[in-house]
Amino acid sequence: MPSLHDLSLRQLQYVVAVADTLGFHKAAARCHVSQPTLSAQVQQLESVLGVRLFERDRRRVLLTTDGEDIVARARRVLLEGDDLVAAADRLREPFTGTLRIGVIPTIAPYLLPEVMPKVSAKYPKLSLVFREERTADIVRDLALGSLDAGLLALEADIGECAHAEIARDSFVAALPKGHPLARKRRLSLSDLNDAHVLLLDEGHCFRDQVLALCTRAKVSEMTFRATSLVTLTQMVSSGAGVTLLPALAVPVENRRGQLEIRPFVKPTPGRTIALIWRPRSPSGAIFVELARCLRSRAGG
Amino acid sequence: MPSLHDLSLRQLQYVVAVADTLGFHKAAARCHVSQPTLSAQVQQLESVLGVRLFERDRRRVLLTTDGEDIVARARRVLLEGDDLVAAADRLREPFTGTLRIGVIPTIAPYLLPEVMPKVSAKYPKLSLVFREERTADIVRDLALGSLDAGLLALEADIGECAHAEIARDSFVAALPKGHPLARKRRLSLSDLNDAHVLLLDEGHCFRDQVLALCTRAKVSEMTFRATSLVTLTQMVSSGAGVTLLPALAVPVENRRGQLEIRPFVKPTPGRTIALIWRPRSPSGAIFVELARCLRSRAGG
DNA sequence: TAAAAATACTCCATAGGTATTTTAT
DNA sequence: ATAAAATACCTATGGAGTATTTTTA
Repeated sequence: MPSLHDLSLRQLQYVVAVADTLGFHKAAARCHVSQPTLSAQVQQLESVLGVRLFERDRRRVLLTTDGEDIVARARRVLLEGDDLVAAADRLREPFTGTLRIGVIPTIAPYLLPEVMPKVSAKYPKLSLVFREERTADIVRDLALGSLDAGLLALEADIGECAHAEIARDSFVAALPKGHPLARKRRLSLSDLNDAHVLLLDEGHCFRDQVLALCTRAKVSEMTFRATSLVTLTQMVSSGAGVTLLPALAVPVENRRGQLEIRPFVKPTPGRTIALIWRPRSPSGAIFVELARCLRSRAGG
Repeated sequence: MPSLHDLSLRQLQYVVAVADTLGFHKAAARCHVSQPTLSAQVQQLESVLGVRLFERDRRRVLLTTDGEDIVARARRVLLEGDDLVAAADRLREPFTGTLRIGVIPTIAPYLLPEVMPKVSAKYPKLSLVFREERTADIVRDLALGSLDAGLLALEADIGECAHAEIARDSFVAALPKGHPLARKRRLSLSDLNDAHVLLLDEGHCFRDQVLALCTRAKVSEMTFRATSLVTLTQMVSSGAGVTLLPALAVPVENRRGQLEIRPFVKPTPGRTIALIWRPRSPSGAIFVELARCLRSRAGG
């Protein structure tokens, strides 16, 4: 019967590396050790556990089903270990180091340029690396440990994460100049029932929100997929239809005044922008503080 | 900047042992190593992490606040590691070894004698160790890893656990012989409004359920606390009042027919008996199977 | 002075390296 | 023949031991 101190964290790293690369040489390179060293450790782990993790068949390595299970658990051990080390770093010197934050594309270009200078001025030794990703990828990468936090809309499915709300972001209607609906000061969602509502590309949570709001309208896919709000507003201004925009995006997207922007009557449709992170993330305290900064900037 | 392979699982075990025992000697004994060995490893870990985990003050050791955080994370790493090892054991020889299962006191004496022989006949190499505990303790010990599963009523707060339902267990009224309510074949909960409803001791989830059901009745604490359903039924049969019983307990508790048992009209109050375990427990597959056994026996 | 942790030192188990062999295409 | 993993063997780091010193109540 094997016991916990018959295995080492390094062995787990090696096994995970082999599972990732499906090759002992590549895995060894990734771990900065020689191939025999890594082979020996993997073999020893297999022998201690009494479970064959890899099929070393002709020319290629593949995971056994047992290996799938064990490797998944090894990842969890390593993730907790990384968290411990990161927590120690934070305790030693809080507000330093690098944090990787995923931001959805319908927030990133509008919120970050505004608040980033403020944050980096306040915490000069804290380096924030932002990556533009969609909600589903952010949630996945958070769980995998390849992201530290996410900046997104809470209305989507975020799994089990800690979060701090930053702002409520109302949706407004964006119409081409001279559109009949522009005569009204405020629109209701039902006003859109007769209009052509243009949608963002699939995978964006904002698209899903708009779809849910405009169940009765003639929503229409576009021939050229709108991969960003920039494309979307261009289509609108060229008269192809109308759309919704997050209020956050309006100052940027309508900076040349080419669109007619109309708010909605209450209850205003919108989204809740929040910072999320893994529960028990070593940087939880930083994120709470970071959210406070974002809130003070984005709230107004 | 420390990295993951600057620390070992053994160092984490040592640190946790010191945190548990608040003494290097006792910790060393628990880890089966000498005190200097353990001291050296703890020191090295502190130096690698750059964080002081313990205050070695006059005569006694105590955890720093930083230490609280790090030790909690160390426990998580070790728990995941234990799970990995246990998973390997299960993969090597499924349905062997020992599983520790917490059972609430209002289920244990009534369900276990019935089903245990069947289960151990079916899986002779699987040894089940049952521990009678209340719901809150079961949930806590599951998270700590000192229990593998729990057998309890789903109506209580079980945190985030995997579970498999076993049976619905209706509640019935238990009355003393000759009680006026015994004239009716079926009771409704409001019939109890005029009766003295006796309660189980605090901490039992069954007590909480009964309290929630009988908000309007004159529930009454007893001078002598009823720490079990045995005491409770004795009080009822001696005429001190009426009570509810889980149907599961009736064959045992009323085996001498000293009580009048009356069912309730629909919707019948009751509880859902289930087996719960940590998500990603290495023995999840066994528990699913075990629940199947219990279901087939308890369902009838 | 007594009890507990730290220090000093020695030892050996083993992770890691290089060189080589085996294996399968 | 070649590419990849396994084997053989050597080295050196460091985890563990015993003996001792330091510290403080």
